[in-house]
Amino acid sequence: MACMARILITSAIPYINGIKHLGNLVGSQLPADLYARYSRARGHEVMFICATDEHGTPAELAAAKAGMPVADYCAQMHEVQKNLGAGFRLSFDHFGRSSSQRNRELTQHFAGQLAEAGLIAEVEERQVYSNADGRFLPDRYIEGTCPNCGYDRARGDQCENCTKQLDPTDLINPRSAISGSTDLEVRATKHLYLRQSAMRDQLREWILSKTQMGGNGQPAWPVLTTSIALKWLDDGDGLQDRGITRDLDWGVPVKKGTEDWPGMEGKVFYVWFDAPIEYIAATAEWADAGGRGEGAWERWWRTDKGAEDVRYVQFMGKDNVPFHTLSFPATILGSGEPWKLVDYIKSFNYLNYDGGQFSTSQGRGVFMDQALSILPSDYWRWWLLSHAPESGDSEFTWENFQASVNKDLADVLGNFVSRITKFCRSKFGETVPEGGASGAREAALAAELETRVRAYEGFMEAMEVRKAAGELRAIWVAGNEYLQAAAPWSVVKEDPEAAAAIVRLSLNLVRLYAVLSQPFIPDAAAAMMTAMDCDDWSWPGEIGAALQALPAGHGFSVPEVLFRKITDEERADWQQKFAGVRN
RNA sequence: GGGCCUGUAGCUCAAUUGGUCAGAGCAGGGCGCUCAUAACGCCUUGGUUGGGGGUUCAAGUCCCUCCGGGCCUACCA
Repeated sequence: MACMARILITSAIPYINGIKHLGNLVGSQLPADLYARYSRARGHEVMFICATDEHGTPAELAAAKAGMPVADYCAQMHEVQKNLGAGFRLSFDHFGRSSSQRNRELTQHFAGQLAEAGLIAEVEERQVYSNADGRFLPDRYIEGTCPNCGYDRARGDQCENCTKQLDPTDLINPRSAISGSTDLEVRATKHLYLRQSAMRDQLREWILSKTQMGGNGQPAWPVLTTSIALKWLDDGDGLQDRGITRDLDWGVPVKKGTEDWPGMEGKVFYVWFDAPIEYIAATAEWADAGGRGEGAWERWWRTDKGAEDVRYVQFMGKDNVPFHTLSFPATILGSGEPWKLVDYIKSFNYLNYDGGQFSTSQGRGVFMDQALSILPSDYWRWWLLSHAPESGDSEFTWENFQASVNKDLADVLGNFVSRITKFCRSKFGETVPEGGASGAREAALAAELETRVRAYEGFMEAMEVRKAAGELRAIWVAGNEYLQAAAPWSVVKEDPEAAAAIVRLSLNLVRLYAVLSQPFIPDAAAAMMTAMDCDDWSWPGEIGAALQALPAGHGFSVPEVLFRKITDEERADWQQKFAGVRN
């Protein structure tokens, strides 16, 4: 490979509370996997990290609802999410847990460093405590009547009816959203704040430097990423300090490095402080799992220990952008230690479901487990990636899904493999035929593929997901165009050797398609490669050469149908099944 | 309220710094082919780029305004 690089890839870590829907998947883990697979295919050294985000109030409540200790609940849900990730062929090098010992130590370490740098403030504040629930309540877990509009189910942070922002103490007849109890009181409590306002100029300068293409060809960040970051930096009074501790039982205990933090006993760090640190911790967990030692993970994260040449790319939905552009960088930079800072943030808009939003609470839309129960992962991967919400929110409809998948996967790609392998079997047997020579038509095909494959590479490297999918599809189409024009079924009647040359090239196309398609549809790619009785996954250099990998005499087999079509009946059935409430 | 994004053929989306940019895929129509998952290929019908105004030799592309959709607004994560 011309320039072998080391690429660190992280996907926003999914919250432990329940199974994620396709909108969550397409916004972070799936495109991250695409990029990881492509980068590996190009010969780069890749570290692809994800994890479950396990702390916070919702996890505690979900565990309580399930009647389980929160640690057990998280352990169980982690396994569920891990298995679903595997089901979608997400190729994580490690899928960690933010509740790991590694993350606990690192989070406490960062807090200690930040405190030493004078970037932590201790703030005495007053929060609502529910005696019945035995806990402090986050603002949004307090309900009451809105003093502005009279809506009786306003939340303590904002009234959903009139959108007025509220303070919990503004509510009339406040009650716990958890238990309904009105036995609430305001208690004084002390919390730590990350003084990110002190780093505002430094952060702004950094963000602004990413709004334009950098030196060494680094692309500018998506507008979505930088606009959200700048908004938070400059909106109103500017970047606000953020509380990074909570009065909860479940989480990373507040410590200053390895020392106790006087006055902070019984408190834990806020999930959004420890969650991004888990990217680092999960890499350490990976090293631990393989008995690799400290240096193995530090060379990805410590610029003083080998990470200076690492390219770090993050993937996330737009709701996660503030934490990745501001809070986490403030943590990294503020530590005063040589940790690796992100180089590129790829953010996504939302995927909507059939005219509305996917909704976890309402069970609206398709969830990861349900998706896999009705179709193999490649179908979903292809549709989701080829319709990734890059320029704006996009929409999933069953009609579009059926049409796209049937056309692209079954007709264009699957049928190509089917027609050429079956034709060869009937005329030449299940062996790459010999004889004949390639001519102008073959040269033209190679030239077109040369152009398209290079374009595909460019889109993949730029993480232009939709465009990459479009180019890949065009590469598949080129095979059908070639076959149609070459018409070996006619040629074979007068000139079997000429037909043999056409077939030989076409069978090589199947192998080439396997290599090129693998990042999008890994299972089908593997099936194609297996059918060609080959294991040469090397990325194509000069296309003419790549189309000679399978020599005359090489055995192959006709594969099962790669993609069956989705019927109208199935579509209608699923449409109805997933419209309503889950379960 | 404020901010950001978005509105391009029936559908999903493209169009470097304003200058053949009005395009692609799907759907629709016609023709061809028969190796193949009734698949494939070729040709083709669709748009005064949400409405209106402005700047410019030239505007989906910049400005203003109106209408529509979405998101964010810091204690859900």
